[in-house]
Amino acid sequence: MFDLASLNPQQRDAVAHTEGPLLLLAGAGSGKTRVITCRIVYLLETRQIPAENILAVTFTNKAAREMRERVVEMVGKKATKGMTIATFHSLCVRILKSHIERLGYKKNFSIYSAADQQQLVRRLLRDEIADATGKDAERILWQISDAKNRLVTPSQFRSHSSDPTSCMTGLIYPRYQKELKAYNAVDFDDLLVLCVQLLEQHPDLLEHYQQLFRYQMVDEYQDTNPVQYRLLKLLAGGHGNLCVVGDDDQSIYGFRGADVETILNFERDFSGTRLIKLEQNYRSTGNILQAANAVIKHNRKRKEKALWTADGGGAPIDYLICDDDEHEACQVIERLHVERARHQLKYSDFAILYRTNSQSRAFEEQLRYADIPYVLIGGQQFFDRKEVKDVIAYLKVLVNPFDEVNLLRILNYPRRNIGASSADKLIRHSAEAEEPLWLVLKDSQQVAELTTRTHEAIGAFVELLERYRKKFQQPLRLSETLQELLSELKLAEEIYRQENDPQRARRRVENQEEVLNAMASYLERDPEPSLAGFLDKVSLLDDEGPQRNDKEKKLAQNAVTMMSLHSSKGLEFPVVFLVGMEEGFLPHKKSIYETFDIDEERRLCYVGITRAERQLVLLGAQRRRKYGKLEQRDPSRFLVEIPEDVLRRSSAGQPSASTPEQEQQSASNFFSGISQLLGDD
DNA sequence: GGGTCACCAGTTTTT
DNA sequence: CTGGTGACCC
Repeated sequence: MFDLASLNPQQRDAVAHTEGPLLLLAGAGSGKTRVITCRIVYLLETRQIPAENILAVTFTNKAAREMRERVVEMVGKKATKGMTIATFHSLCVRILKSHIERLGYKKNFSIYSAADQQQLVRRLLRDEIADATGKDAERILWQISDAKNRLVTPSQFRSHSSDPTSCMTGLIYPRYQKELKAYNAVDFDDLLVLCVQLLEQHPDLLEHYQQLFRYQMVDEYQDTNPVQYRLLKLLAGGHGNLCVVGDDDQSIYGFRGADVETILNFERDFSGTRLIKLEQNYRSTGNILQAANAVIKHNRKRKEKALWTADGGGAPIDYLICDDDEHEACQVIERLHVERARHQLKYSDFAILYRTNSQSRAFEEQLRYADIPYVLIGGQQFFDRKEVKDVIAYLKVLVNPFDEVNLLRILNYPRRNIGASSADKLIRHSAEAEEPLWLVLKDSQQVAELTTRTHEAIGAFVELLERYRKKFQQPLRLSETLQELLSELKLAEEIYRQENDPQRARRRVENQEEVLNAMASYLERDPEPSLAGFLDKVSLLDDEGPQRNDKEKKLAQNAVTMMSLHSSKGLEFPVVFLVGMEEGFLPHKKSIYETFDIDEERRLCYVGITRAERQLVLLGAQRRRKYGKLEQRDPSRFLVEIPEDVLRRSSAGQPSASTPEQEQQSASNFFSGISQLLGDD
């Protein structure tokens, strides 16, 4: 239950508009999530819509989880039963699980991770060019992904003749797709592409889902790319009960195929659209909003919006000009101490935001030196670690033995005397006989040129896999079976043997054990657990973020957050340090010289500014160590777009440049910084 | 198969 | 300056 009167007039309109297309332009901090959840509750309770007819799509698992939790909080768990709140990808997995056979795949298809994809493209590429590097494979994969996001099929792909990479892509893309299908595997982008194909080729299914999802909502609509758009258009066809929520000013994923035009054209695409703007901000101070509005106003292609707040102006925005990168990091630490003491804040009230992940290093060093706990978002993902991939590879093969990339990965890991040359012979035979590798292994006698010893090794390997495939059929014993598998494989021993640093070896073994924990918690959550189901969850990266065990979680509860501007979207912090406010970083130099898309950089800046609730501190260095040598840097062009009267400049490193007033300010900062260091908290 | 050395590149990346 | 990769050699 909820009270409509607790919403502002625009929010109320949005909640009550349930029939026909609705474009909800929700500025940063305008209570968007609240509106979506209230709208769902309104549909359920006031309009008496059955839960299973409601679909809410988000981009991240986290957003989906939070939305579900909030709805459950309001109406109880029972009332939400059957409702679909999912990411694009998990929605598509669900649809494909039921109907992918119509596209010629089998039900137990594998979802290829980035690493799996890379492996495959490398192999295909090496057949073409002997000296191709991993970087080439990466670029090709990028173009394939880009093509899929734009719904360009392998046969439609035409290379721009000038670019050698795209020539290669033209060659590799069709083969890549063919191999995937032979392996009964799909990649991330395929989840969406195949779903679109499925619905376009099978009107009965399309009609079924249109009827099922009679009320649809999409969050972060400004980030939809062409495939996602097509999918929505299909699903909403007929009834047109599609409510999209987004902010064109926060469209920052252009490089992944998202196009601002999509949200700007919504009204044209869906006739009879009702447009509602949410402009009242409940997050930031007036000064922060003034700065944000002033910056974003410089973008031409946008829907006019101006954030406002009923609260006061708050503290001015600080701009600290630093000498170099190290100085910038020290300034952040110093300021952090001051603010924490002055306003009794926790470390978790602070965030350090930057344009590129490599910028985090200087801050990490200083934070560690100052003994301040921090969490770094992004960077190497848990499921990308080699030892984790090895375990997952076994599980993937157990579910889908035609998954050749992973089959090859585990064929001789741990070592079992099936070396590279034997693998080569097997692959060649498989290609010539046009028989999947797995079947060749099962009947390896047909490969004449292998030694008896190799035949025996292969036989044992096949036996092992078949034995565990049976064992894993028992859903309630998944964890025990995995435990058994790990100890039979002696993977821990293998790691200790390979790794000469015992501490690192221990960490890697622990990481493997984390897979066990992940499986145990999956078992608890899923009412109908299966090995395949576990892998789906894992593939869709449904982990809890960077900290995975209780110890790490507890630590994170009081830690400074460090992350890229991209990852910060949707979050908020009392104090935000937006660092590297320089030409070359923000806007990034690639956008200045290559893509010329300064607008997207400005939106990125806007996202950063609007993360701050009470205090925003901008920093920039005059010189920066880059590739070894010191480089002169200019302040970001976005700084001059911020009105002078909300900005307090101070050149922390050069007292001569500051006014007496600012001198006093930085002196007092310094002083409280010192007393803080002496430990008066 | 593993270890060393030289070379290269160095934006963002919800799944 | 770094980290990561690939080539080459033992």
